[in-house]
Amino acid sequence: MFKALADPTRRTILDELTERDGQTLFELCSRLLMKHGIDSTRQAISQHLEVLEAAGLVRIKREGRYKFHYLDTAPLKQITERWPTRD
Amino acid sequence: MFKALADPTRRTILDELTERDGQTLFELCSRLLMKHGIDSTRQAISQHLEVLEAAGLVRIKREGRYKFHYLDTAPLKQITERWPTRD
DNA sequence: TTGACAGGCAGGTAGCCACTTGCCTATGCT
DNA sequence: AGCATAGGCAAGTGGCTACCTGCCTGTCAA
Repeated sequence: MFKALADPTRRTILDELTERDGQTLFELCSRLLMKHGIDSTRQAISQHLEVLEAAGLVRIKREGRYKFHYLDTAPLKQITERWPTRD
Repeated sequence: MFKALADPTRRTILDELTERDGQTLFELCSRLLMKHGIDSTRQAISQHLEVLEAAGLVRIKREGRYKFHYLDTAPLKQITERWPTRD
């Protein structure tokens, strides 16, 4: 999961899903290009989404030929739990 | 900062500093070897500490020929703030 | 002052990872 | 059926990075 967060493009994908949840691959591609100037191939974004899914940060819902991507922020709690704030 | 967290050895260093704050380089090296089986060179650990310091996760305090390393968890808040939990 | 100890600097290497290219599968529309 | 769209698979490449080796600097004690 930490490795998933290490890439700027993947973090931007999470931003995009925060703003608009349940996007498809093509939708994400065009929005990443329009709003963030990320000019990557569809395959590149697809691979990023695989990593994010493997990290548990993105959940998938298939519907016909569409594949919707949903953000899951639950794994992020591990971080602040692992290194808690001292008082 | 995200890249700093991407490496398992660096995360273990943060764990070690959580348990015992203000360790020196040599102290960290031996404890990483003893308790976590991390058999890296002093230089490797030193470079990791540089990365962690650049990420703001570790703060340095020099004293004579010693250099003490202190954990700073403040930057971690950015993560949960950036992708907040939906209700 | 000389040796031991704590740490720094710099060049080199090997493995990983983000990205691309090229081709294939599957679903839906007309 | 036939074509366009949404997505998948796999091999190859370039750059980054974690790691090492070798040598140097600075601090303290005997």
